[in-house]
Amino acid sequence: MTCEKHIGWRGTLKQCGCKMTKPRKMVLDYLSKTAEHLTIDDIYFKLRKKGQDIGLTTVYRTVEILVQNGILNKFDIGDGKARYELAFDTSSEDHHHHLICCCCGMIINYNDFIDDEINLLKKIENELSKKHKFKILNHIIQFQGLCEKCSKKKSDE
Amino acid sequence: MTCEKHIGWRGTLKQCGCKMTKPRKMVLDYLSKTAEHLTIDDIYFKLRKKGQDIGLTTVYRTVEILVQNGILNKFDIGDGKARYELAFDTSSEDHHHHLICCCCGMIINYNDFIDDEINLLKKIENELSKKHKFKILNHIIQFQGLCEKCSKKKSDE
DNA sequence: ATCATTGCAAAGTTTTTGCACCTGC
DNA sequence: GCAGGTGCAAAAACTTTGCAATGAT
Repeated sequence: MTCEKHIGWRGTLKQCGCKMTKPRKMVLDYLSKTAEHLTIDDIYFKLRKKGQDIGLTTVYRTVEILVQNGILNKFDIGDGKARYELAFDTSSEDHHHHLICCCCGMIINYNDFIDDEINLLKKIENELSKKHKFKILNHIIQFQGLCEKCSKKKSDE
Repeated sequence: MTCEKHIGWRGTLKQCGCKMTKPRKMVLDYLSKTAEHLTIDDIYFKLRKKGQDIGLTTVYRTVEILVQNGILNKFDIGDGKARYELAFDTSSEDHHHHLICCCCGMIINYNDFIDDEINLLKKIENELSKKHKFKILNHIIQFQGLCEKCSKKKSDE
């Protein structure tokens, strides 16, 4: 991967006025190859395991830059740890939302009805940005509930 | 307020098999009277200021019970602190979602297009719960962006 | 050469746990 | 009376900050 490679859909890191360093390359490289919903710890330990030397602080700082530039999305599934995933344009095939199991924390990505959803969201965004003079940059949609396993577990009790 | 009073829409605390104690009354009483998006600290200090004696740990534990029973919604606006608000049935007038300013953290409630939204959500919920055998209990919709003040501040720079 | 970036250690926050005491039912 | 609830203190978990050394352009 070169420094110029697009990470996510909003641009390169260079465009953000950032230097491309070894640690940043490691983080970007890893993130661009995974579809998971990673915590800072996930990223840090994954890289260490691969033998790549990086400090925890640097992971925090690199990820923060990527969020500020719209390259990563930050969200919380309810366990108090920040999670990150590549941001995709709403028109992209990869754009999706999450089903989250309240019980075990499992995350399912879905992109059914994305077209209907996008239409409604556009309508809402238009209206709300006028009404509240609010510049909308991103949206988060989460469904919370129980996955199959946890449902069974609960009914067995 | 009596112990039996409905807090939110899903029932009473007694129905959850919990004892109604003084600290729990304080928390419930406060929450049922406010429409804010409170952190644990907010609740704790607000009660202390009113002269009501309660421990921080108890606030954590009480709020957790209320979340587990669908009486409170828990969410994160991106600052790493859990926030809580009364949960409302999707058919309720008070059901709403949030516009969140990434810059100053301000939250605007909105309930425009709730009817369109509910229709789409029902469709999605139906489909997804079949497809993924997932029991959907709640949903979170957040728009992230810049409020009027922060937009101005940024363009002045 | 310069200024951004790194990574350690230390500190700051938020949340959870252990445990002796207390309280609603 | 007794199971469940409380609150303190301590610990754990997550994140940020200070600073000297390093590295990219």
